[in-house]
Amino acid sequence: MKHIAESTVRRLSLYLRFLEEGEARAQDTISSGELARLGGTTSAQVRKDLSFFGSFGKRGLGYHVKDLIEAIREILGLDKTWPVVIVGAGKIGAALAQYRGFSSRGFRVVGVYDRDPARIGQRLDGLTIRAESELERDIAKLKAQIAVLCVPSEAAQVLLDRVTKAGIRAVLNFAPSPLRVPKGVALRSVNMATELEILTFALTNRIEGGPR
Amino acid sequence: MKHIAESTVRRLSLYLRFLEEGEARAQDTISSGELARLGGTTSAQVRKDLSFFGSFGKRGLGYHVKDLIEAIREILGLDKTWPVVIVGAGKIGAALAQYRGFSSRGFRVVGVYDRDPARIGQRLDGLTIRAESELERDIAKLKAQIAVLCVPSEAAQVLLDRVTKAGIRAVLNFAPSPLRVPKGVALRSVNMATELEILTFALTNRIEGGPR
DNA sequence: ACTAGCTTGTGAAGGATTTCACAAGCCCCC
DNA sequence: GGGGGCTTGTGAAATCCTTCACAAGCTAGT
Ligand SMILES: NC(=O)c1ccc[n+]([C@@H]2O[C@H](COP(=O)([O-])OP(=O)(O)OC[C@H]3O[C@@H](n4cnc5c(N)ncnc54)[C@H](O)[C@@H]3O)[C@@H](O)[C@H]2O)c1
Ligand SMILES: NC(=O)c1ccc[n+]([C@@H]2O[C@H](COP(=O)([O-])OP(=O)(O)OC[C@H]3O[C@@H](n4cnc5c(N)ncnc54)[C@H](O)[C@@H]3O)[C@@H](O)[C@H]2O)c1
Repeated sequence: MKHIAESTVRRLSLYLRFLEEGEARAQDTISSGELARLGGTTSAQVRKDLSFFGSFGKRGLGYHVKDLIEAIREILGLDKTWPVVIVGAGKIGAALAQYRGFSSRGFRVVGVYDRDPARIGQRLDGLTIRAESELERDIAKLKAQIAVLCVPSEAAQVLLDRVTKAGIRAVLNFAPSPLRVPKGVALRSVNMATELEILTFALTNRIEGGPR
Repeated sequence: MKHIAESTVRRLSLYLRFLEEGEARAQDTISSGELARLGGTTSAQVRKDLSFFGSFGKRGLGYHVKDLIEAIREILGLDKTWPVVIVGAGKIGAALAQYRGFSSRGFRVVGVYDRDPARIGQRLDGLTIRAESELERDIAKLKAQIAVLCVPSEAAQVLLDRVTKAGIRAVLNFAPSPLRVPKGVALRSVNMATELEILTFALTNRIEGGPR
């Protein structure tokens, strides 16, 4: 397959959300124009995004909502359930562990880990926080391929190395430090300070030529 | 000024972090090559990014760390303190309100708001959770221009409309729903499910031609 | 003061992504 | 069964972003 741009994947995820809302409203078909309007893009963009993966619509009609949902789920790999481990049960780790937006989307948090003896054993929704020393064994046992890192910056690289050695193949990182991943492991980092700084940049440099 | 790509702003934020680390290690100068290595990009990219805003280096030497820190801070608008209000004191709102990565970077959380009477009055670090009915008055009084939305999807658009009417000019949104902003207001949304889905896409479609 | 050795700043080239624009296909109605 | 009205899928064009490559400038050492 040709290389797919990240922006395309991001938009597919967005389309999927709109389609699911449409399905909930018993909507039968949807046009690229409507998806575009919802997603703040253009109909040509929507069609191009989909065209990388096949041809899912009917000319004159649009896309069948249920079919397109199924197609995008399969493209994104959401046609299965992904076990996820969360490393670090601090403020953000705990919030994510209890976040229902994950479970409703094919992700199942199967383990939450911390080093702090005071936290180990505490319950978070249906999960008990476990000792980080159990990480390797659990990852193997649960066949988890995705880890979410919510530990302090200093610990992030070490934990990343450990979980990838144990079999993790994709990492979502919240620590604001750059990480190195072994080849074959996917990594994404969410840096909230950077997000705010993109906003202050916009506020600061908007003197002329109004923003988007 | 010419239009600046978001990717450039994002990298500037990253360079700033490395520069600050360099400063902490008493490093005097740094070359575009070193910044590039740290940031996982190329030296030409670093120089191009900076060149949009001026010329900050010395040929043969590199960049003076302290000077470049100051320059990038000014470019990003970090040479002042930004009062920020957090709307929604649930799991993620509370985590962000207590996040030290913001305060250390020129952002000061000046108010946390919720609708739930059980939460109003509770303390979060040094802050008391306030009633959302106080939002408009406080935004005006505190001259806050940035709001972080941590409320359920259904409430997000309503709250966004309210805070922008009250004077907010930039919004960081964590609800996974598309929002409309009035012209002149900057919006960024962080969608954690999408981040995970970009990872599952990578895991699913990596059969041939290894990832990144 | 001159040279060797780096490193910057930047046009130009190259590559990637988005937008344009239109032929082709499908539905529905007459 | 044919025509009007939409909408898709997609090459080609346009735009945006990154990489190349090199002249110019600075430092340090002699
Ligand atoms: N709180 C936020 O809103 C927020 C926002 C963005 C990013 N972050 C980042 O997320 C990370 C966590 O932040 P937080 O606010 O939740 O901090 P926190 O201190 O509340 O939580 C960190 C947790 O990690 C645990 N930990 C430390 N070392 C560990 C190890 N080796 N193995 C397992 N667990 C370990 C600690 O015991 C603690 O429970 C930090 O890197 C922070 O910069 C936090
Ligand atoms: N928890 C997470 O890790 C996480 C991750 C990503 C995104 N999100 C999103 O962030 C938002 C909040 O999630 P959460 O997990 O913190 O939920 P939560 O239920 O813990 O918190 C939501 C809070 O918003 C408050 N609220 C509701 N309506 C309000 C209003 N009109 N004015 C002021 N406050 C109001 C509620 O009282 C509650 O305290 C949701 O949109 C969620 O999808 C959460």
